[in-house]
Amino acid sequence: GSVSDMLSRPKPWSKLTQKGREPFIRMQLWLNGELGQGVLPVQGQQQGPVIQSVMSLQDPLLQGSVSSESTPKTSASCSPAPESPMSSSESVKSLTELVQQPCPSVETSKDGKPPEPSEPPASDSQPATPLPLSGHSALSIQELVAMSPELDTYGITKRVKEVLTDNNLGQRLFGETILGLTQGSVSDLLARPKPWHKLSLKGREPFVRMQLWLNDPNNVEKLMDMKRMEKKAYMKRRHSSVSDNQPCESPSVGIDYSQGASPQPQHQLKKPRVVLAPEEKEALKRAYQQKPYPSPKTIEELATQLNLKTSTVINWFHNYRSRIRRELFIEEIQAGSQGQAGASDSPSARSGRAAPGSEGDSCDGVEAPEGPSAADAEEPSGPAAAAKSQGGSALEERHEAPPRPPEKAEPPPSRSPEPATATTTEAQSRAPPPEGPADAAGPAPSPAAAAREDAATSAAPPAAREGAPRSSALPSTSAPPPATTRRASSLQSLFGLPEAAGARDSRDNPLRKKKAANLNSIIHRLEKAASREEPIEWEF
DNA sequence: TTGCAGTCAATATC
DNA sequence: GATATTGACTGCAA
Repeated sequence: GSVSDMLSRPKPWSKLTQKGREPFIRMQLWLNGELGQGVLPVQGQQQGPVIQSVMSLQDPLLQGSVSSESTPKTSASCSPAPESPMSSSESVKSLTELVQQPCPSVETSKDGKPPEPSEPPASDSQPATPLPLSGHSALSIQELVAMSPELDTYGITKRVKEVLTDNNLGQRLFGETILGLTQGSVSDLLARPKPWHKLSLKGREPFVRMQLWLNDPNNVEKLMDMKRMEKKAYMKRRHSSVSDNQPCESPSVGIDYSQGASPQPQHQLKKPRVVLAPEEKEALKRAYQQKPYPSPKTIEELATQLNLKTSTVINWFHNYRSRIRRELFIEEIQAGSQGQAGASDSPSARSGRAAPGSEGDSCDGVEAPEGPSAADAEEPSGPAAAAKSQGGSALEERHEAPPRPPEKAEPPPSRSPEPATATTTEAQSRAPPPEGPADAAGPAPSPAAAAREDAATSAAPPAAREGAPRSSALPSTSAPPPATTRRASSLQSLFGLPEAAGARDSRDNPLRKKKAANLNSIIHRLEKAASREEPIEWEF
């Protein structure tokens, strides 16, 4: 019974007592294999104490209070001895300590402190694989992630970027050696970190690695060494290849031939990368704004009209949705950090939102009367039409429409009140106000949101934002307002509030569009969740 | 099945 | 050459 209850209604970590945390630690360890082999140290067994110690060690809430000094690694943790030597308990413990170390300021890392010995660069010779975290096995990183307290992902990436640029270290090198990721992933990660609480265990790994790296006093030197070694290797290769005159490199990447029928050598198997034309993207975006979750039928239609594979359209929607979500995270973070000084991870904190699973919709609350369903009805024509209508020209512009009067329900979605200019999609044109679904992507809100966001990104001084209702300034992120309030605030932040209206310039701001679309998506899900149509009610 | 998270890797851009 | 963008893929969960 307890298990059932725990599995179905887990309490947030912060609400758990030491005792209450124990089962979760056990589960985590079990998941990590630490307690596998049926040796769950349930009572009495040796590992019992381990759990206790682990728990006492890692209290996310205490994080800030840890004394900033102790050298990053405990003797145990730095000992190069990988797995074997350390008992699982020790390893968990030391790793936990490791991550918990407040990260030393950037400078610290640069000027080698009383570094701890071990780990001559020699050991890192293998690029392709991430550094073994100062002596810890790969498994350890997982433990560490599991045990890690909440980390300030935004802060971490910020510091990493600083260190990398200050030391002229590339993302590729850093990614391959430290994170085990490719350059593109690193770039993405550094530019758009998700808040800790939105990350899966897997997703947290890179951040833990970054944190550990930041904590390593020799981090820069090690990377520099790697860099040197790579260079050397490269030169060597270069030499040899020159002599062989072998074009070992550049495997004649997919130029045109690829899709040709003639199966040439092997690499041509590579599919050429699909590159969507701007008009196609526009059309897809427009379609997305009307329906973030198009039905298969719609997808089909879009695909035919745009002359794309359905899988491409599907992928595009998936990618677009998730990327928009990410942008919102960032905004939240930025807004949050601006609004309140230190509170590093604050954003996450707030996420106490009920359904953790509900995931991203970072901005809760929205909701609009009719949602997608209705949209569905008309959708076919909409996007498609738009698509063909081509360049979308006007269509997009409509966003600039002055934000619709702050009306109660369904502010966001409604894009209806298109400015005259906007070529209305038939959907909207015919859609009477209430009908709104169609316009799920209300132009009104978007502009405002965009404005807000622009301001945010532009690093406007907190003060600036102050003017607006605090809620908008600090979206859900900041404080832990009551659910309803949060909803309201995020809503406001999304819509930006009347004031913003005039602000936006007419050029169609993609962010604005994204936002509007995102709102649709949120609405869609909320409705889905509610399973029934409940128009208003979530006042803002 | 569908949607999402996390990545890769080809390209585009700086 | 480094970094940013983005279509596609994999694995997982509901």
